[in-house]
Amino acid sequence: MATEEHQRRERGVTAEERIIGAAGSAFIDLGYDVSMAEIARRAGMGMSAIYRLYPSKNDLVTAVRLAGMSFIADRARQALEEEPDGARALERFLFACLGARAGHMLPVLGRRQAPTPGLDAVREEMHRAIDAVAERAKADGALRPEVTGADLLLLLDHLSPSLPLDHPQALLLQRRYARMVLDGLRTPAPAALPGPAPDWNLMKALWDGRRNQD
Amino acid sequence: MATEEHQRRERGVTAEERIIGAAGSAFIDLGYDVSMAEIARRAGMGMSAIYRLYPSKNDLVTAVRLAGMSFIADRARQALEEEPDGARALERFLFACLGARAGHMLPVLGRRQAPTPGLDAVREEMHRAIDAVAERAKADGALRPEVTGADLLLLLDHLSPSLPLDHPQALLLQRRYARMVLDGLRTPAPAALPGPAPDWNLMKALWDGRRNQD
Amino acid sequence: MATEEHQRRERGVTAEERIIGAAGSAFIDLGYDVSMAEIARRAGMGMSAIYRLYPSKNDLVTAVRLAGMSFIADRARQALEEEPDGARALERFLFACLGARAGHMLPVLGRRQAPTPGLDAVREEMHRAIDAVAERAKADGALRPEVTGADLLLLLDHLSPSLPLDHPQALLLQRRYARMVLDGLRTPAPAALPGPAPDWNLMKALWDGRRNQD
Amino acid sequence: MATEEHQRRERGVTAEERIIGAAGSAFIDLGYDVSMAEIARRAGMGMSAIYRLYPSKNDLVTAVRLAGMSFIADRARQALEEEPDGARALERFLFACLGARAGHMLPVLGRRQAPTPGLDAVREEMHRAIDAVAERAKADGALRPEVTGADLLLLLDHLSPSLPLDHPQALLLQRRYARMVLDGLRTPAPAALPGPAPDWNLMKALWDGRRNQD
DNA sequence: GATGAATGAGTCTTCATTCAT
DNA sequence: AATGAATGAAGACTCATTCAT
Repeated sequence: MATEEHQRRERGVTAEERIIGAAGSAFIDLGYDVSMAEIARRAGMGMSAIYRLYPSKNDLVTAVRLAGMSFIADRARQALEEEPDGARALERFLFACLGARAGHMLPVLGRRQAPTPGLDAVREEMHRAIDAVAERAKADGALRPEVTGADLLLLLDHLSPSLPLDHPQALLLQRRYARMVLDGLRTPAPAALPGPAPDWNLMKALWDGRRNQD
Repeated sequence: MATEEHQRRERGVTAEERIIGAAGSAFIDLGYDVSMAEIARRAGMGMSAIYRLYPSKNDLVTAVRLAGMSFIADRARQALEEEPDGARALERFLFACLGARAGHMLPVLGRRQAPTPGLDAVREEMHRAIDAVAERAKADGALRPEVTGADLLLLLDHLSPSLPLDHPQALLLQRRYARMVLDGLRTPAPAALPGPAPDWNLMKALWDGRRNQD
Repeated sequence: MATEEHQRRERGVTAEERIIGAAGSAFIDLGYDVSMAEIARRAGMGMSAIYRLYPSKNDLVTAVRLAGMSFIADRARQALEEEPDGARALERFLFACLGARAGHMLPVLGRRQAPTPGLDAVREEMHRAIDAVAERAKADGALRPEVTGADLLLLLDHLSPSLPLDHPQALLLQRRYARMVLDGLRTPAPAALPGPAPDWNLMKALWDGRRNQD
Repeated sequence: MATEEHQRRERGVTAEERIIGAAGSAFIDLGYDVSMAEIARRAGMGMSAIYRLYPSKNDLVTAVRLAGMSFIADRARQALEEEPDGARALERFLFACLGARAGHMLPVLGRRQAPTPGLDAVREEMHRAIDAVAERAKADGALRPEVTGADLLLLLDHLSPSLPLDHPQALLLQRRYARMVLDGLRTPAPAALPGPAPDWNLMKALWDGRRNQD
């Protein structure tokens, strides 16, 4: 503990935070198939230091997703607290998440992974927070009634670019498409939405497929 | 020629078509890092049979992208020919492309790759065809004036799910989000779009980055 | 036979000769690990045409060695016939063989191979011819008595450069060392060395060629 | 440092030395196209242990050549230090190098390779050392004036047998030809040839070894 | 008889994971 | 607790050899 204290003072973050941060940015920059060596390099430590905290690469991926879900839940709660208007809360939530991904902090989505007890708990928390944002937005007429919280998360996933983000204009493009989608979500709907609304159980089914990583 | 005829009758497709189809579906299902062995398995032939037609995996990826761009251009031209109304032509084009991706034929987007002469030619063709769709849609008031053809392609990319498509409801979700976006694109725009409109040169810059496949 | 006649008239050589020639030059240029495809390319025919005459690559190597031994025996006999003086016959024999190797016709030496009945017969013939050259040279006082015919062949092997022969000065160097050796073999004493002396820059040029490994 | 000390005591050599030695002997025995697996087997370690020190096979070849050039330069300097007579220094240098090759330490020559900064430096050093041997030998009348240092190295290459060295008489043959060449190089005249004369049976034994092609 | 396509074993190389220090 | 070295299991790619035409 003295060691952790010392380290926290020296670098300002714990080893866990350094690892999760390094892994997250590496996953976004180079895909889920980055080598553990590259992650260790970014974290500024040896690979084995990572392996003691996360016994396998899969465990590390799980931890990163978990941190990402926590991040999303935090942003949803924060948006609700600080923005009384439903439309503005929704907007703030979406842009905060997109910006975080741009800032290499949110490689949560887009890959299936076997379900995990720890992961389920955080997922529930995230679901509740996003649902709250959706409800407030609907109450204020900023969201079509048939749009669900799961919809919001899937849209967030769709808005996360598959193209790398290091081009200077990539961020502006992301905001551009977020705006288009927000326009499409607004209450006076020009056309009825096809298909049934997704709920969180469908989300779980989509994510917890057979395959693990690749 | 007799040989080719016979083979086409027997299996219904040429070896090239079988390979491109197998590689395309494998890329969509499992990502660009599928093994050549898996692609060969799906194509029903040995790996070396693929290697004589496409000397490296990169060449195969290029060929698949090229086929995908051709496919997109064809759908754009077809939509214009068969749908006189701009709004319906746009809709038909988008849904045709999304459906093809669902049908494992369109892993065109999402990965950078070094530019290639052959690829550039097909890309130009695709650009012209999509621009024509965009112009017709604008003329008919079905598209905001500030939306470009490059916008349409990037949106198509965003709508292509990073989650695998083998869940029965995944297709319905995709149509659901396509509808949301189409609503957002319609002329009487509720809010101004942020950021500059992308043109095809920006697209090339995003795609032709330094990294090839990683 | 009509076919062979026709082919001989058309190209001037039989298929066997084309194959042996192509394989020999390929072995000298690129080593014994050239691909059969390259040999077929040089022979101007498909690989399977080679495989019917020589059922395995090993058989082809054996045939090339056999042709090389025949060539050496011919040169020894020819030297004896045309040069009555033992010293000049020896010289002519050595230089003829070295020149043939330079002309990509003699990759006989330098690799082990399982013994073969056909090969043994030709080998005997070659042995006799070289021994005759050695005896004539000794009789004329141009060779130390303790030097054998086997010595001559091994020296020929040693004089065959492991460095590729495509540098313009490589041939001159070869004659230079042949002369040094002949001086060492002569009963009384030396003569002037032919060819320019190499310097380190030439050495670099010889070593730093295009090819890396094989 | 304690670690290195320990390992040196335990196995007598560092990992680098084990690898270079194993690779050198493998290159001499089986050619430059030995598999990395065979080299690893000889070095008594896994292939990946080699790959971290030498990231590619080419790098390993370069390192072996570099070690060989260092070895030659050392022998040249040593010969000059310990043998005041030019004739004996030259002889000692040549025989030391030939013996080292017999001892599987000198696969320096005979294959082209792309130039490398590190390699060039060691090459220069070797050049200077060999030139010094040549000059001393000329000053003592043991070398024709027109013979250069580069001549000596090329002769060393020619004397290095393309036939594998594992036959018990191969070493004696090598000394036999070295003596012939030294006789040819000497200003006045010959000396007696060492070693027994080979006969055709020995030749067969040399050629008909176990291996076929590679 | 001759060709081009196809195959399976083998080679170099990488990487998640473990072990000695 | 932390590191650097080591390993074994893949993966991309090649090539001698065979088969259908």
